[in-house]
Amino acid sequence: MKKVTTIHDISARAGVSITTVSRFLNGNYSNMSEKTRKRLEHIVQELDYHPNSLARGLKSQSSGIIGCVIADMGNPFSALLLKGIQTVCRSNGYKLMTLDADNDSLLEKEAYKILLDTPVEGIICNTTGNAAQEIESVSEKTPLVLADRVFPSKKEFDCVVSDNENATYDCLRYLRNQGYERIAFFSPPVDAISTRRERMEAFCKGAADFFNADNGSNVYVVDPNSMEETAQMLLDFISRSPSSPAVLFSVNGEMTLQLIRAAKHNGVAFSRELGICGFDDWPWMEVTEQGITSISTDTVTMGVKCAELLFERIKNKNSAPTCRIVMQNHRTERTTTKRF
Amino acid sequence: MKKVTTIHDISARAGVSITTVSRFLNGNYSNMSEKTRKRLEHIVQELDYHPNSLARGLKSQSSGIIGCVIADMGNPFSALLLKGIQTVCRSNGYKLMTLDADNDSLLEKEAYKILLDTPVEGIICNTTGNAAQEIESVSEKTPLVLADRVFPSKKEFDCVVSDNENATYDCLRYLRNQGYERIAFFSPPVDAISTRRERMEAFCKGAADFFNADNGSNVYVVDPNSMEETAQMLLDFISRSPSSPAVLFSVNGEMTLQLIRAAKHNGVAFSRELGICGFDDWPWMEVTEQGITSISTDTVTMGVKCAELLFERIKNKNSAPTCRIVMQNHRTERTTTKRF
DNA sequence: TTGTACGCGTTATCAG
DNA sequence: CTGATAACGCGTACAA
Repeated sequence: MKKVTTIHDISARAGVSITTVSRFLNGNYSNMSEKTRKRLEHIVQELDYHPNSLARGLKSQSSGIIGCVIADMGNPFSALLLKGIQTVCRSNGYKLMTLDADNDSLLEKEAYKILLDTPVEGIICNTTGNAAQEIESVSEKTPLVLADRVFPSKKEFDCVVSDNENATYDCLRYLRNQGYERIAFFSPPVDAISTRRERMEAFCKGAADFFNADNGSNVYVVDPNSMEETAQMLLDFISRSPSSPAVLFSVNGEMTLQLIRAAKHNGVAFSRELGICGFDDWPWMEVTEQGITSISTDTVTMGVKCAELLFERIKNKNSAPTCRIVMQNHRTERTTTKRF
Repeated sequence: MKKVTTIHDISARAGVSITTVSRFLNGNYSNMSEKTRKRLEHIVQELDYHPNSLARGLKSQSSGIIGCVIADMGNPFSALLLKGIQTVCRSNGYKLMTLDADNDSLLEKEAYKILLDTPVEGIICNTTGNAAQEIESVSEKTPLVLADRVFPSKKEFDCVVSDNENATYDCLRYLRNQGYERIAFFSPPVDAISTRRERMEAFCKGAADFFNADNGSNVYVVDPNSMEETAQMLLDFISRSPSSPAVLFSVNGEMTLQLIRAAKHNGVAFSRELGICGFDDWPWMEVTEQGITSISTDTVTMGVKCAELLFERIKNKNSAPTCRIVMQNHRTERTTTKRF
């Protein structure tokens, strides 16, 4: 491409020093003749000059870039989270560098390295859960906020999460009151993903309290790529006591979809005798016949809060106590529209 | 936060010159004593030193950053496109800076300015359609690839698009053969969005050829935020000739969802007499009762191709003729599962 | 009102 | 094998 035009080119063209140009670029018109200003205005336009942020950042020791590590970029959740983050970055004059960990903790770790190298002025991470040490280390060097997912650590982190435990527990009470007598939890491998773990644990508690289920017996962990396996477990659960109303509790939207898919392919119909309920309220859930009761929080807002918290840290350089923002989950109650 | 450690800190600590440190960092071990190397290895570890990419970029005149402007970050399409782009960026050792235009051409224009300032080494844009001049100008300074959407211009651009026209036209033939006698096109405002325009025009052609519809009479442009309006138009179409089998053709996934929602809220049932079909094949479409026939292309792959094309340009600095990659759309044929 | 000169952290060209 | 030193593009004391 064309050679990059610099502040020197402008100064040469205008017959003034680079200092004057720099002043002009930074809107420092206080000590500048009207003539010079007009002149520079014109030339900058003409040459379509763009000051180099890299150089600027090097000088000012601030890149104006926020980094964001996303566990799985393909998930609709990620797009919404990023939208929220983006909005706040824009209004603060910051740019956003996003890295996808692709559900791989190795890639996640690499991502932190890349962001530190850049260097970014702050990091928002939606972790895979298996990069605790790196995150701890990174947070020593750069303001950092955890988004949606946390992990056990001696250190405390700024974070924005949702109240998975209460929402799950309350939902189980609700489901019991709806008349369901049996319940099962479905999830992809829980791994170190805090949201899944919290939901699972609250489920076990709620199942024990409201459904007299012995711990763990109704927890199904399935390979998200194998519909056969999901179907098998689904059928297993159903067959156990076919006469009492049962409900499936899904750990997230993808799992919910998988369950519906498995049911459909095996001729299992949702009805008053078999309900489905789970985390995430995706737009399509409103229109399906299954009547998915969903638990969710506003993801865009979560992104906004993450970014706001981060900028709080960046701007105030404060060492205020770590801040844990807990967003409420909202339950959308639905029942099957199927006619009998 | 802590003061940033620089190459100087390392050199001081190691008692060698910064040159040696730089050599070490760049894996230039050819002329270096084993001892020095070990020593530096240790110190870099100990101080957890990260070379500053800004400074590096300033020197090498390359930021290692790719820019990406996305029309609407909240759309699931965007997440998938970005995932594809990300993957290729990573394997090429580049970082990705993503900006959301939020469906606003003003924000889109700002985004280009920001990316040029950064400066990025290349740009992928999924345009709102109303930033033609800016994109033309940007493409003079930086390699640029259009993703999914194009716009009329004297200049030709590298781009990756899908064959909206053929897919639409062929689909209309298919629908006619399925026995539908009437068809209507539903879309949010077409504006300058090429995908919508192409689909609409092909629809009109197909409607004329296969459905004897006079041009435009069956094109409904609706406010995506008003379900009432959508419902009104839906009912209008249905009522016109209730006895002949009709099918709705939706310009994209969001519109499809909106149509289903409107139908549901108004007691309109999809059946053999009323079908629905449209662009985008989102996972949930497989499990709905409506039997949505969908037209789609692999979005992640589209992202991959965009990025590959861009890197081709960046690496070869070639002025080869502009390249237009057209991805095939695939039709997934479904019919309602509703029982009568 | 404007200009000179230095430094930000790095790489690369020389010279030792 | 190693080290000064000059860039890269910009901002800013300090000087004029």
